Amino acid sequence: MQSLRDTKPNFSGPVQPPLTGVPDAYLQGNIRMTLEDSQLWKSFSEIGTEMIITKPGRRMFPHCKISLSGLIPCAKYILLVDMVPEDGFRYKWNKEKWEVAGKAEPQPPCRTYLHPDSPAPGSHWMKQPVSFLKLKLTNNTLDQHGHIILHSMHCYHPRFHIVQADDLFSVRWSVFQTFIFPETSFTAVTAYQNTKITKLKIDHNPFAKGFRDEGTNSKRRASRNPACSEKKSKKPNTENRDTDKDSPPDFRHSSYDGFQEEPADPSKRKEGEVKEERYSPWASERGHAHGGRTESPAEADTRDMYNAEQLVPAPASYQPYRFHEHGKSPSPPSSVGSSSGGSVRSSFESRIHDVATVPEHEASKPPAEQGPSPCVPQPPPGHQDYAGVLNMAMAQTAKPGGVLGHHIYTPYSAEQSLGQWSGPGPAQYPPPPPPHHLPTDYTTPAVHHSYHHGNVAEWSQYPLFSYSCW
DNA sequence: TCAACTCGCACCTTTGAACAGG
DNA sequence: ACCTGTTCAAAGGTGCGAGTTG
Repeated sequence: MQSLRDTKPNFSGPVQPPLTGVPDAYLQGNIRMTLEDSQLWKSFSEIGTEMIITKPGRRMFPHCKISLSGLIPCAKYILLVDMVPEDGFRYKWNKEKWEVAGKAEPQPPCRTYLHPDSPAPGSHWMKQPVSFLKLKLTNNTLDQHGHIILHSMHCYHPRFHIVQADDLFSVRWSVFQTFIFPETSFTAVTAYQNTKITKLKIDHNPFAKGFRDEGTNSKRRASRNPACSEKKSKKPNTENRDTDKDSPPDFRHSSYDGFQEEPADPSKRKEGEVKEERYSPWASERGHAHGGRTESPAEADTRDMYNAEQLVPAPASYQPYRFHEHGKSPSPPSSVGSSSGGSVRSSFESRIHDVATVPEHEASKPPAEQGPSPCVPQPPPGHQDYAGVLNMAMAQTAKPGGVLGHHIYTPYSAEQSLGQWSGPGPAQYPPPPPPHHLPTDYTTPAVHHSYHHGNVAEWSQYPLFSYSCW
């Protein structure tokens, strides 16, 4: 495994040759990110995690909570999260499983959620688990609250970025590292499709306590079981509802703990699976776009969709990561309970001790998870990589003046203290169609192009910020 | 016709202000 | 005056189920 670290100038100006290998000792620090409540996440992932998205915004559950180590105590860091499309498909729930229902819809305005504590010294981030409890997902492309906008029936996975920077302005030129936890992939939905997921949510989410079987809400329950199961023909799996016991005892009540920010419990955390990435979008681009893609036509389409706007040179080095990504995908819902889930888990755990490296195991991961799954559609390898994502981002940056989302600065500099990088400003996320201020946004970054940072180990255009704008 | 989506509801937890006591 | 603990109401998060939309 290698440490994937990247310094990226969030600049999408003219492509420049990547500075290969210039390892930066400073950057070589072993930053480690651990997903809290990984067992809970896994239990959802094995079934096929679904996250409700609503117009006003809905929190995630399980929510993203991570632990960090290896940071420089006195150095300031900014922690961000964004959602990356898992693939280029739209799904539909049919007969107890997810099926591809066509190509993905055009990406909604991409936003990055900035942890409210950012920027904060490494000591702050390391002293206790960092929760993204307040992060909300929405399907409202006109959202003015800075929530992360997703498409329903599409599969995504959160991506965590740790950036060493004193403030948002320096982020662009800062070193950042990205971590991905395969078990956090999910399908965005406006209503739960898989009753097993519903049950898991109810069992673990304290806010849904009233829906628990053992709950006191007999009234609601009484009316719900009979009618519900019949009416919703698409949710025949009502058995789970009553068999409260299907959830593993381990996490039966762990959710609440999660809310409490309980002390890190090793048993609940997962480190190894963490994939640290060094984004070299160029590489990815290239590797992807030109790399052997043997995927289905549909897949190709997807990629084209993302690649269409920009093709950039890149070191081939990145490619492997993408494959890793692929392998890492959570087990498909369809494979619930299948052995694949277990294998995935074990493989990650084997790497628990080396977070700073790229999970090679991913590559070796059995492609078995392919069943139609929201998060892991049949497609196989190479398919799950982030090429699409990166491409998309790149594409954005490629736009005239291209670059990153700069409005992020607005909120920041303004009254808002980085709370939601993505978006608060009404003006920042204007209706998708006619992005009036886009020009402004794009030009801003262009100003700082080129050399951002001296200790760049690799020149990367990873468009982290481009995600915050569209 | 039907899948996807929206909305209002009841139930629940969380949060923070107000207050009392040491 | 300050700190701590308790109480309570408001705010907000849930999934459900009926209705709406395309």
